[in-house]
Amino acid sequence: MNLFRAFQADIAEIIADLTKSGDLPEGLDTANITVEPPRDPSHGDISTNAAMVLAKPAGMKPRDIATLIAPGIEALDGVEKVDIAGPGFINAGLSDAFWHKQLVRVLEAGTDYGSSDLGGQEKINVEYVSANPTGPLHVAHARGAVVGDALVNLLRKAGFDVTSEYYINDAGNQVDQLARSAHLRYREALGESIGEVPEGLYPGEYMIPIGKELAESLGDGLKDAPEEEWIDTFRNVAIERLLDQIKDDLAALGIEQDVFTSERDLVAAGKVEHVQDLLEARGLIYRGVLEPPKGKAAPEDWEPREQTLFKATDFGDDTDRPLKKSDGSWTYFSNDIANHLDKFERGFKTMIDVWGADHGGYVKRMQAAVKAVTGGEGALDVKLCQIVHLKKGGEPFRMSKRAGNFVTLRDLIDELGDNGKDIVRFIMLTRKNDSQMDFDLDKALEQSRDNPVFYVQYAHARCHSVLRNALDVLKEGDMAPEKLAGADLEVLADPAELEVIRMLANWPKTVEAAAEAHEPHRIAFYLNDLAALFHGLWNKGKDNVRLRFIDEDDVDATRARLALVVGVATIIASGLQVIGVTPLEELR
RNA sequence: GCGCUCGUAGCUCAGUUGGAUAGAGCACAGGAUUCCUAAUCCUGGGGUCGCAGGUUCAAAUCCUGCCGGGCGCACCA
Repeated sequence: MNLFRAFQADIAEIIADLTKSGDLPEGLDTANITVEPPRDPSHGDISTNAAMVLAKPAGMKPRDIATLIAPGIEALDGVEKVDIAGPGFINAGLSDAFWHKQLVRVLEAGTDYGSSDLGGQEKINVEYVSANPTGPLHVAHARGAVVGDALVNLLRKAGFDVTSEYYINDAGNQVDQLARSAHLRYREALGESIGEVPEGLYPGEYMIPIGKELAESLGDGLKDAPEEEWIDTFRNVAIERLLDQIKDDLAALGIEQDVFTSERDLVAAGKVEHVQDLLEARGLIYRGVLEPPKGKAAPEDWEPREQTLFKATDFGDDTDRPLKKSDGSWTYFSNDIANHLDKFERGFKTMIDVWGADHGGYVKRMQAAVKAVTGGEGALDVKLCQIVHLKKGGEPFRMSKRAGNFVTLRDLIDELGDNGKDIVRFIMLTRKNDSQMDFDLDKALEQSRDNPVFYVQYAHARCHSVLRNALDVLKEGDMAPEKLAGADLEVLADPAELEVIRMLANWPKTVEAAAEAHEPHRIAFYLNDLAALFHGLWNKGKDNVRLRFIDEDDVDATRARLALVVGVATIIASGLQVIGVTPLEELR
């Protein structure tokens, strides 16, 4: 339980009592009351806006309400002093003992500390990556992959029942071009000289082994055969191989998604007709002609055309959207509606998609479609990931190992060495998903304050270094968290020590807030802050011997401080776990 | 032209869903190591939160209108 929520519940009770006694009017809405750690530590440990929120509906002055509430707060367990400040904030200072108890909870719970039942095991579907199976993953996919995967971990920690999903775009023109590319490489494998790969086909070298495999397994009989005789086979094989490769690349990032949904299968199963029926039944489909987009770049070949349209404007979109192409086949949009309807019918009311920012224009229509097709019961949140500019030593980083002139995800990880996966994962979360990011390969490898991956890992390693050194004073068994939880923590009275504990106690709140906002980057920022506090405390031991973690002459004090060190290591490890980064115990 | 998104210290970015005197890092100027990893830390200057209105006890945060950057704008995926 997030301790701020606990106080919030206490305060709600105090207000209920005041209502009962007639000091406050009935029917006050307490929903907007918040309990937070104040920004300014001189304002105490926790702060509530209750008096100000209630002032208007109660028809009373904030300070008068605060005066009524304050005694109740003062009587709460752990509260040492209460004062009313500013426009009506009620600030409470908590006792050292209260914070010591929080540290004990960390030690008892281990990395489960911060796990929450906020989600009540509600089912959530998170779809991410979903790259076309027409080539290896590249850097642009990496950010979405990390954001999505961290979000999955985060939501699970916050008590949601999460399914991670990949939507395979294996229908449509692009995979036909893929099949043709495979056929070209097949002919090449049979000794034919293919020359330049024609425009529109996939020129990448990764198609060569697929061509070879097809030549070996099928012989040369399909060399000059008409397309309809081979295209299905070639498409299937190529997709399967490339999908395997994509899964391998994702595995290299530590990602293994639960469900892979095939667009082709959805179509074959009639799910798109199902969408059509639903929309038809609700009167949301009509035949009509769309206006050309206004402004400068009206398409050259634009002509008024009657098509099958979905009334997206009824659900907040700017214009109605086509469901069928002029040849009568479904649009990508229709298929994707089927994808989301299918998720809904599998029990997911909350769906999250992680997309590249270049798909930003599709958010409204997809959300409109989800609303329409689920009768308003389903909700789609879309996280857009802005582009990543790869740099090396400040210069743009290009790598054209393969034809295609893009840096693959694999290249990126390899370039960063043994910890490539961890580095990529952490760096990708050092910006909000929707702001652009520079990723400098040199900086990411630097061992300095500049590099947040290192900085946080170093704090964790430092904790373990202290524990190793403490072996001179304590036996290893005595340093187990459950043993340290029993230590007398009263010596932890320095403001710097208490500040670290407060930060640890903030972890559950951080997890819940990040999960509610669907913002995994907050975890990375929290870790950076915690690491900074710990490094600070460590250095204070230089000036002030009493703050040093290990004191050969005072075993009890050492135990108390090691409790704090283990607490820090535990929370850092817990946070890194959410991000999907392996905590290191030694850097060297 | 329309929509989405962003605009916060010289630079790169946070900002607890509307809270108190807006915070970090880098850079800049000083300082800390007989002692648990100085791979770190401490101190200091630095701001019209793009601009102008509005909403209210309270706005960087919400609303409106401008300005500027990015992305996208019938049947491609």
